[in-house]
Amino acid sequence: MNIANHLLTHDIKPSYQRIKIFEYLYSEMNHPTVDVIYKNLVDNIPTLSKTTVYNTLKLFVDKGITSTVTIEDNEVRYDAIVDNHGHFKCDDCGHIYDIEIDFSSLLYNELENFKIDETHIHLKGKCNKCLTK
Amino acid sequence: MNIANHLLTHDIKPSYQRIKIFEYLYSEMNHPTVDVIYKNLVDNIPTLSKTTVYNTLKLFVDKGITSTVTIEDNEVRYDAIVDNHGHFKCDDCGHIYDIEIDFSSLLYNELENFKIDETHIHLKGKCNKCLTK
DNA sequence: ATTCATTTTATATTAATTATAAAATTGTAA
DNA sequence: TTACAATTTTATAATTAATATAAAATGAAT
Ligand SMILES: [Mn+2]
Ligand SMILES: [Mn+2]
Ligand SMILES: [Zn+2]
Ligand SMILES: [Zn+2]
Repeated sequence: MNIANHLLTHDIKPSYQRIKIFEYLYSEMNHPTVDVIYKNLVDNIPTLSKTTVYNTLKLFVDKGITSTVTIEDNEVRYDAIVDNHGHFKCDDCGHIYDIEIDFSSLLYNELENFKIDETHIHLKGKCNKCLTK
Repeated sequence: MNIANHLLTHDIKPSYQRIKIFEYLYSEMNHPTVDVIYKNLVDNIPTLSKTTVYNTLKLFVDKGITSTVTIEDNEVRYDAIVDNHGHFKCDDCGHIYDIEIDFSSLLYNELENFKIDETHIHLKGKCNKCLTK
């Protein structure tokens, strides 16, 4: 995956900061918050500003190469996967797992004549690793 | 529904403010934010403080008579319905519809040996009313 | 009426996000 | 190469939701 090209094909100029932010998202796949991204990159990019992280993620979302994940009230997370999928957050370790979901099995008879644009599913509980230790 | 009794049976002292806040939640069924609740009640309870609304809702959630609804990043909404159900938010009118969901039809083969405590589903799009006008 | 626990309120603080404008960078035309 | 314009990044300030704290009000029990 050539990140600069990926940005270019989505009408985003591949600046150094933008490449590094997307690279982090894409390689870690950890659904990070703005703060997590900033803290992980600022060591290698000492001049990095948190505003840039905010601006860049907003741009990524607008251009459709990043999605947001809202599970807890107080934090927005970001995801390099934009295809529709579900999430499971472990209350113990905090890890957020991607889960495949067969959205076609979900039928909402109350929503006839409604136009559904987005379907979000997230679960909470304890992951297998935390349960077995 | 006797609200004072409802609070009492859930170990909550039915103060005037608490009764009014729950009454609003229960009668409006509009998934309001703290701000919406405050603005609607402060006319009749001029001394009401927003801190009280926050404290009361936190208490309601802790005691299990209210649930939170997180659809947008930037606002927490509250719901007097605590049984598991889904939500549909209309992008046009902003109304949040309750929807029944057959959660049993959702199977997550990736989550074997995971303990699932909560399942949240919310949709976005346009409601029938907004589509036909 | 006095005491004590609880609840409400006013105020201050925290922390995430957005707004604004200056500085730095990049690309392009002369 | 230089000059210029557009874009991007940065520093700073402002906004806002939510929490923390402590004083005031309330209400029951003695
Ligand atoms: Mn994901
Ligand atoms: Mn609801
Ligand atoms: Zn875990
Ligand atoms: Zn609508």
